[in-house]
Amino acid sequence: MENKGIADIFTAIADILDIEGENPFRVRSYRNAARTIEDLSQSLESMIKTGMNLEEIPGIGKSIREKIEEIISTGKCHFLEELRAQVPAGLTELLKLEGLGPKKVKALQDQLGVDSVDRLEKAAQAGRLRNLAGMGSRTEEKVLKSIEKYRAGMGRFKLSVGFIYAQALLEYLKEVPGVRRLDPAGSFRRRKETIGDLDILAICAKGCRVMDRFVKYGETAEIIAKGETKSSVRLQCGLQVDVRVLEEESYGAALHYFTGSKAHNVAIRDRAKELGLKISEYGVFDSKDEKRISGAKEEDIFKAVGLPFIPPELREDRGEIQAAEQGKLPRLIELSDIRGDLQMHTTATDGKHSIAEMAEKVKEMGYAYIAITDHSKAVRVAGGLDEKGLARHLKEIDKVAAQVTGVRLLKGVEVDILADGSLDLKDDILQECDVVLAAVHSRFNMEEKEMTRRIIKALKNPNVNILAHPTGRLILEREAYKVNLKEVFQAAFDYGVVLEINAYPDRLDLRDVDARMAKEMGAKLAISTDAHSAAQLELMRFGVYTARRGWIEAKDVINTLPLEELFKFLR
DNA sequence: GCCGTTTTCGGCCCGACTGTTTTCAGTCG
Repeated sequence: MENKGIADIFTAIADILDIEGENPFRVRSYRNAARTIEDLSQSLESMIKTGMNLEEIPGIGKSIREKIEEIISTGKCHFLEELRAQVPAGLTELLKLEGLGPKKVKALQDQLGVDSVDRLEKAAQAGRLRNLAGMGSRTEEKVLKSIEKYRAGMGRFKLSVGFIYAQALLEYLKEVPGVRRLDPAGSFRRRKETIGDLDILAICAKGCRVMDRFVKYGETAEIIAKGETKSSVRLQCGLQVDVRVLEEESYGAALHYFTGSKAHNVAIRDRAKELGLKISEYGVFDSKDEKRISGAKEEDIFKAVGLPFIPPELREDRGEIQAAEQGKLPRLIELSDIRGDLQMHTTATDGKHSIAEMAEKVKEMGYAYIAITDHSKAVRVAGGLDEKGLARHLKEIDKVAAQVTGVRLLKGVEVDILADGSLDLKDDILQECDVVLAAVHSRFNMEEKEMTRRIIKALKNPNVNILAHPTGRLILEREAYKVNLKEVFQAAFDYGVVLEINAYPDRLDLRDVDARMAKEMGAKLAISTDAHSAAQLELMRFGVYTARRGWIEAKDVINTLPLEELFKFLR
């Protein structure tokens, strides 16, 4: 079974135990394990095969290791099946409804026999919820609304979508008289590939009407909560936005707190506790006399627990606190380190703009070089080039290059990796290229072994420089194909092939955690936009964010090199 | 259920808002 499936099993266990009123810390253990497993770069199955002790993974102890082993060897988890025998199948689904937690779900089942979303809807419509302790007619209204939203399938949003709404909202709130400072926090600030909601922090003058204005924002569909320090709305697109108003003296503590991640915060607070301190969103306090020590600046929080500043992108409790403690935090790559873009498409295949138009755009951006990398013939829908077509196209690139000053155009291609691992174009034409990207665009549903063999065979071709979007996933749309990344990264290292972090916001492929493993295995990376228009060349930042989340430094990335060094490297 | 250079037992982050309550439990982040 894939990691995702195993993580889902532990989430299901946690949900049922939660409803059953189990020790909340035991519940949390299962949830933590599920999260950890989803973040792994390697399948648990292959980890077991190579003899690794799963208990070395933080958050996985004896009990969960045994369950993983059972799931992998039998495909089932006995414990979950036992739990499911006690609890109606639809019950855990109710937890997904906003405003319903384990206690209410339990009461609904015990007292009204509600065990599914449909039955809950009927009970609420019939006005039967108000008979329960702690519930009233407002609860019924909220439940019906939650069901409607749930059915509409509102979930997470791509980071790039978050950027669009965040920018517009910040512009709007900035205009409110008395607003002194605004910062987005949360997973948006950590640049996570998807965001569940948008958190905005504010400092305001006394009497500022920021909350009144916020809930009147033009795209507000629903006001979820409105208070003096915290308000929440849902926008028409379904995105929830929270605004929090804070005092200047505690702003840093709040910024840290609301940036998260939750796991990072727990670890920081745990550490504070050991030092006799208490950290909350209001500041750093002495545990004994509750006296306030600091908290105006975000740095204060780290200083209080004896650590240097940790960049938001690293705050996932993936070892950043230990690294900070040992002075081993990476010097994360920045957008300004990028000197060129090594994947883009033109009108020769499925791009919107010509070679010259792409070149003009990157001149504005100040790049030293770009590679033009159109598709090969296997990608029919994109009008991929055959050998002859590519030969003509390479000449065209040379012609345009002769007319363009200030930026060097590299001749490239994104050649398809066919089902058997051979390449879609002959070697002699690939040799004409400065950069050859290889990529999978078909037959996604192979078995892991077959897919791994296919990709590694392609990497062995000495003409291949970069493996493009190595897992093929589309965020929120398509799962990655099954492939043993550890073996692929090893092959990439052995054959000197660079691994791409595709910056296109729907891809971000490699993922953050995968890029980190690639780096740790010694492989080099390239961050490329895969732009299909001139405007999309600006998407580079999303690739850089992903790289930063993967602990990547400028020296790990080949398109931070000056042109001459890049050439040397590619040869 | 996990974890440990104070611990192998006894901890496990902390506060705002809501709705239904007369002082708080539940949910959320």
